[in-house]
Amino acid sequence: MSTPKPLYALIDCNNFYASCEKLFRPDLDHRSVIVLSNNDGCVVARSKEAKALGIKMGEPAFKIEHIIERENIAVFSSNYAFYADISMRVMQTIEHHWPDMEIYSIDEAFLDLSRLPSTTSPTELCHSIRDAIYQWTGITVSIGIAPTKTLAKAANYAAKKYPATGGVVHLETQQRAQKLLQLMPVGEIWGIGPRTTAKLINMGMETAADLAGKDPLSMKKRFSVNVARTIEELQGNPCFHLEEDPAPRKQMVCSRSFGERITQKEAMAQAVSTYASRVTEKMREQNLQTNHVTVFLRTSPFNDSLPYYSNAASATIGAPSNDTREIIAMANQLLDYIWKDGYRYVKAGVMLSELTPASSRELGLWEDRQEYDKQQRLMAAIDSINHSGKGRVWFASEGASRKQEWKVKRERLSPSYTTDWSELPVVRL
DNA sequence: TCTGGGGTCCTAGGACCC
DNA sequence: TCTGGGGTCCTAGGACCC
Repeated sequence: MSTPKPLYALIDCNNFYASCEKLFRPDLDHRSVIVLSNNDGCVVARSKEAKALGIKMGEPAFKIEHIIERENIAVFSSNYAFYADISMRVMQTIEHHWPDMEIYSIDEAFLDLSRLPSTTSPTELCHSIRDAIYQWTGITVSIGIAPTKTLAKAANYAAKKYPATGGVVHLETQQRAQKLLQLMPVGEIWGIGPRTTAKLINMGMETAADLAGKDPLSMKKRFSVNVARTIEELQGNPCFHLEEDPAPRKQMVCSRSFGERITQKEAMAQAVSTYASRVTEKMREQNLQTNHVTVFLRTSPFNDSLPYYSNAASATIGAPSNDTREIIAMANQLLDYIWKDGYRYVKAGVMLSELTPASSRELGLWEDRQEYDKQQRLMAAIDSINHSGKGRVWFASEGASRKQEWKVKRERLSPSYTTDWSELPVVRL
């Protein structure tokens, strides 16, 4: 039996967060919508109307206040729980149509279409997936189809950019791929970031086709193995394959910028304790345990008039743990090492690494089985209370009141339409 | 005044060893 | 006078992704 010809599709939700915000707001149909990052800091999503106004991705909100005002733009704080729920519905719809699938991000999925019967047209299949997603979730997607993931990404770029394609582009022949790459700026290629783009342009490569024409080996020497692989992929030779079972996490982080600057160690200790508690909870959800804890903090890199300070400290536990109490205690010890008075801190975080499955836990020589079981039951009890929706328990070191100055600012949050019974949209007849 | 959060992989350089 | 070379492990920093 011959090996099937490689064929990938990339499905990408259009303006995902902004589209979610429009779902239950028909009044926003043709209005510009933008979604802001935590603390209502920068723009992380724009509706097509907002893009047309020239608002850039990542732009700080305070710099475009005048445009928001003048153009009557609808502004939202990020509502990640809501977006994650809509994402799940989109992914389920895709899987229903084609199970060889890799969820690549909250709004993207790759399909491996190499097993598609030759009697079925990839373009037709993708159009039916696209229609179903729109009908079942209200989200519009674009789909690119090609022999490699990088080319599928490029095809997706075309599907988004040229409405006449109907949202689906199949790079069926090398000639068609070549034609698109000639129209595509080199910086639009998946895997080519701003740094590499600047260097390539310096060397005279403006379009994706310019890069695709290079010899992968000599470019590997000058750049890196990743650039070489990207060139191979642009030439139609697959280097990246479908990853259906995501590899287990190697590290997990919880970090935040503060709603207001922190200058007191007590407030920082509360923030760090809270992040330690969150990330440990997240780790337990995936049935993992950690053996290495890192705490970091920093002042603002944007303020020239104040001194910059950034530091991190980490330590190995010795016996892998998923006990919030241990992680909080350790994080606070680490904070002692790096805390300095006299700075205005904007951000801190706690990172857990050397993650291993909690089930593989073997007790050390000095550990007590009963004590360990007790600890596991306590953590399970805390998690079940916090997941019950009936309330929340937390540790005293996270701060007694739920209103602290360092808490994230989310002043323009939309309702949790699909994830909270009390905020379900109501239809009045 | 106001600039996100959470990841992965690669590379270069230092320490250490034989 | 004259100071190898290769392997491994670790870490910090760079670059990229969404």
